[in-house]
Amino acid sequence: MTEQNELIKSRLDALEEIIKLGINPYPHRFDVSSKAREILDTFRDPTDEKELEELRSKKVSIAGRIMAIRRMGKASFCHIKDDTGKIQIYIRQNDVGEKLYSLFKLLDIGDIIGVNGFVFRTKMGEISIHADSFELLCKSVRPLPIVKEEITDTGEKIIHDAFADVELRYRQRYLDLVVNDGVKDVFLKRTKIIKSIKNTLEKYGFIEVETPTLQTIYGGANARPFITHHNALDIPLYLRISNELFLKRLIVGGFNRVYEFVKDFRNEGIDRTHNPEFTQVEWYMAYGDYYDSMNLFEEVIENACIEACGSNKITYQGTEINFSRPWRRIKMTDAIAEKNGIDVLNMKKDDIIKYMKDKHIDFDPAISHSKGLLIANLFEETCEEDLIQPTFVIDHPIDTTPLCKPLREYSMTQIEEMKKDPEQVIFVERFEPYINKWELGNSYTELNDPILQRKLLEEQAERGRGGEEDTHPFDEDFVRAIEVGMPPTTGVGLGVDRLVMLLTDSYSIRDVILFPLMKPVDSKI
RNA sequence: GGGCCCGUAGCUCAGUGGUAGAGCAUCUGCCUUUUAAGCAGAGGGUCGGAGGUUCGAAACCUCCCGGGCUCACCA
Repeated sequence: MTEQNELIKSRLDALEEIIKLGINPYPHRFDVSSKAREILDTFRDPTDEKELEELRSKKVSIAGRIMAIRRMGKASFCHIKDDTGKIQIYIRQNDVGEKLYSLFKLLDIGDIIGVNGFVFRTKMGEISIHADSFELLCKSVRPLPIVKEEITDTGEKIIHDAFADVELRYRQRYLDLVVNDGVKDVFLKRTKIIKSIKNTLEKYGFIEVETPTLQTIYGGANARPFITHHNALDIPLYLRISNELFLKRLIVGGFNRVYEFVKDFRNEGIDRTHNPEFTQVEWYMAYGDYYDSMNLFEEVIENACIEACGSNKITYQGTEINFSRPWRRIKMTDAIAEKNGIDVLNMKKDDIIKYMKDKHIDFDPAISHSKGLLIANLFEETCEEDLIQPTFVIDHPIDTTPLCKPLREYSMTQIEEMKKDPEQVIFVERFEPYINKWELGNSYTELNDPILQRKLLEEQAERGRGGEEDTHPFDEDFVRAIEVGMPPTTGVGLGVDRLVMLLTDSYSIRDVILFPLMKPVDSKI
């Protein structure tokens, strides 16, 4: 009925013909001896006829998907693509016989074949495989969106009719991967980056662990969770928004250095840097503080960058970014002073509010009770935009997190006094690494004082994020663990997707997630 | 959620009120070193959906569906 069906029908007809020839269009295996890249790299020198002559006797077996066919009567060329690249195949009826050649006539772009033959160079100079025989390994019955490549005289590659509809590319990633060169490279780089992060951590004795995705109480971050239900127990369960509280329990339990790559799930908006499920790596190190974490963070990122890009300098969307260590470290209040020329520490809370109003800086009135949150807000609104090169913004107000230890310069009694005065701001040993204006992670000298921990978590649970519905449940068992005693510890969370975006020069987070969340659709193919 | 933009053949796109188009892909024929192969011919569309305006709508209006960008939200 539709054109699509006619295209499929002609392929189904071909499939029937193939079966009539007594050929199994879906055989079980094929011995692969060579890869396209390897062959092209080996036979790079077009003038070396002697070498080519020698290799004529050497047989290769290669398998891949047909990406282009040029038939010329009783001889044909096609390009096949394997997991390393594309290579041209030359097939003559004289060489493969009439039966196989008639099979070849029934093949389409998208079919997968295995070829036995020898390497040669065509008149036009392209390294190709001269087929002695070939085998159909999979008949494709659904057409591919054809991409045509043209190599200009200057060696420039022009892509014609690129499969560019981003919606279809994300929904049918398998097509995107087959047809669009470069997509696969992004994901290969992604695994390289993850492997590099693991290598750096393993080098320092970190152990990979696994903690629950389904949690009865969520915590460790401020975000709305996805809620699901367990039938047998008849209880609500939450998809984790963070694994922080579990990893700390492991530190309590005696694992001194742990890390975990996890999918976190946050029921928030979707945009260029946010997907509802995203990958984070968190690591925790006993007996260290946030300075140790900064040093390790720099090393992890620089290593990953060199591993993936071959250099510690990259260009992201036209902006050069230099990951060389050490990175700039600046206190949040100094960053504000530098940008705004004001010293928030010597300003009254109301003066800060007035300053922000005068400068037309937006802030939620619900935070006006907290000088610390106002400072954090002022920082975000005025300073983030300048943080292109890797920068650690350190020492955040305590109201921004209940899980981080106050600066070491305070005494415990001092903290009690300061908490009573709304004009005093307690700062905590927290840093956020900024690159290209993005928060790439989060790190603390972890709070291990059980009395203060309980108090801060209770306060937060009460506050309920300024009247919002999604109050954070109080995790009694976590506090119990801290009461058992956690050694001095530092921990780091790193947003893997955003790091991969930077290192692959990807504009959207969807370009670094193989199957990003898409609205369901039923009628679209 | 707000604003702006997009949806026409399998793919990439033209088409601003008067009989739905191009290239590639597909089908038929020719072609034993081609390469965006070539030559000759053919088929293929509820123009995202529904309603409206009009003698007449792919185009104009309304609503809906899907998507993109952006702002807000997401410490």
